[in-house]
Amino acid sequence: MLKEKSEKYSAILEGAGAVFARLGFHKATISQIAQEAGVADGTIYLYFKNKDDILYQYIQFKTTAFFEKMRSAVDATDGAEEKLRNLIRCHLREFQNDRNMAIIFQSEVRYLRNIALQVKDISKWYLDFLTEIIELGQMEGHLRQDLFIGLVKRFVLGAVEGIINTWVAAEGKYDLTAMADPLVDLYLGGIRK
Amino acid sequence: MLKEKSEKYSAILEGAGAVFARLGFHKATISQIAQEAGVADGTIYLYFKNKDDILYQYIQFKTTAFFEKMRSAVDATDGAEEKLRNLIRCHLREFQNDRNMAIIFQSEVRYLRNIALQVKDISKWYLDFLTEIIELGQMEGHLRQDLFIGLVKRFVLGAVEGIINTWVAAEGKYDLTAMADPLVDLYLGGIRK
DNA sequence: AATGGATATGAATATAAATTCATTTGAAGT
DNA sequence: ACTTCAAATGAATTTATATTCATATCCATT
Repeated sequence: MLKEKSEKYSAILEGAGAVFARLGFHKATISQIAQEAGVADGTIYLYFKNKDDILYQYIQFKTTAFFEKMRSAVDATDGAEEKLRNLIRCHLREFQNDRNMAIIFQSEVRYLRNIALQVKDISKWYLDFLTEIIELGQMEGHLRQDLFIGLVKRFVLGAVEGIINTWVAAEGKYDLTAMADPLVDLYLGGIRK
Repeated sequence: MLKEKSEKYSAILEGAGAVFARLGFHKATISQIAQEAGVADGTIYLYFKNKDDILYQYIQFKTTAFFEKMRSAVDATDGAEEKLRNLIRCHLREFQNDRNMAIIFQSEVRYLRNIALQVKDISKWYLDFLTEIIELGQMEGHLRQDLFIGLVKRFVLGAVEGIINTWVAAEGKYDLTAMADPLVDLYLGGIRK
């Protein structure tokens, strides 16, 4: 297995990202990925164990970068409400900036978890951020004390993912980040008059 | 193609449901489905055009039944708040009662839409229910007038789906329907004190 | 410019699994 | 009991594509 930082390694990863996003992991072929990356079929096997491994590395790589950004966004401000706002803004911005990643995260992570249990789990990390923020908000006295936190976390993450799915299905025709503030507003205040 | 209401047709559909849920559509084989359904491999092709068609029919069938139940649940009561509550309760109950369907809906619908555009679209129908309910609530004066309805719909559906995904991942170890009322409470009142 | 080792190639191979079809079974009608 | 035909079977065929590997290319070192 050749060194991970080479130009070809990255070219294959990004090429794979494009093909997986377009056709889905299972319909994507090695030849298509090779072509997209500008290398020969065999070259891929110098850098990756097999097709599953390409998806695995892709997700590991993207997840790591994503979470560094999320961590900064949350740490960049004080107060639960502003932290939550930054978290959602960052999430939407990053997915908007890498639509292939958005598509792959939303559709292939489940399959991957069947083949590699130790895959970096985006939801687990994410839910931990949310726990941290919600508990902070309760300590500050700005959030309700009677929240069932396990449910609130899923409620928040599920809604963001729903928004992203819609944006992906609409082929990215509108500005996803503009949804951040109205969405946080719904989390906080609900829909009742 | 033999008639749809026969015993074998249903046996194959339910068998396929079990195998698709366990292994995912792409890893499932015709032989496994045949075995699960108690028929020979070739028999499947008397009732279905091909493997894609099995998934297609499965989703059409389940979606139709699901929406009849949803329609009744919404019509069974007056007032936006109670309608919304019934909708969510019904959704969670139906998915809890058919876990294979829950898994398949949450993971294979996207693939299917690539191969058959006219697949009954669960989210489209669902979002129409929600529009109906939200507009009613606004007319009654019980819901905020300044809601961006397109966003609210995704917010509601995304959160329910998130809750269901978690329940599926937890292997159905707890009672999903118990989430309905706390969840609706979050939709209505939000998390702010 | 000759050598050697690292890297890349893509045609050939292996494999898995979807689909077909010649054959068999079972049941209804005579 | 015989005939017919729809329904069912599962082994054989076909197809697709992931993976391998013998060969070629590149490039640093002398």
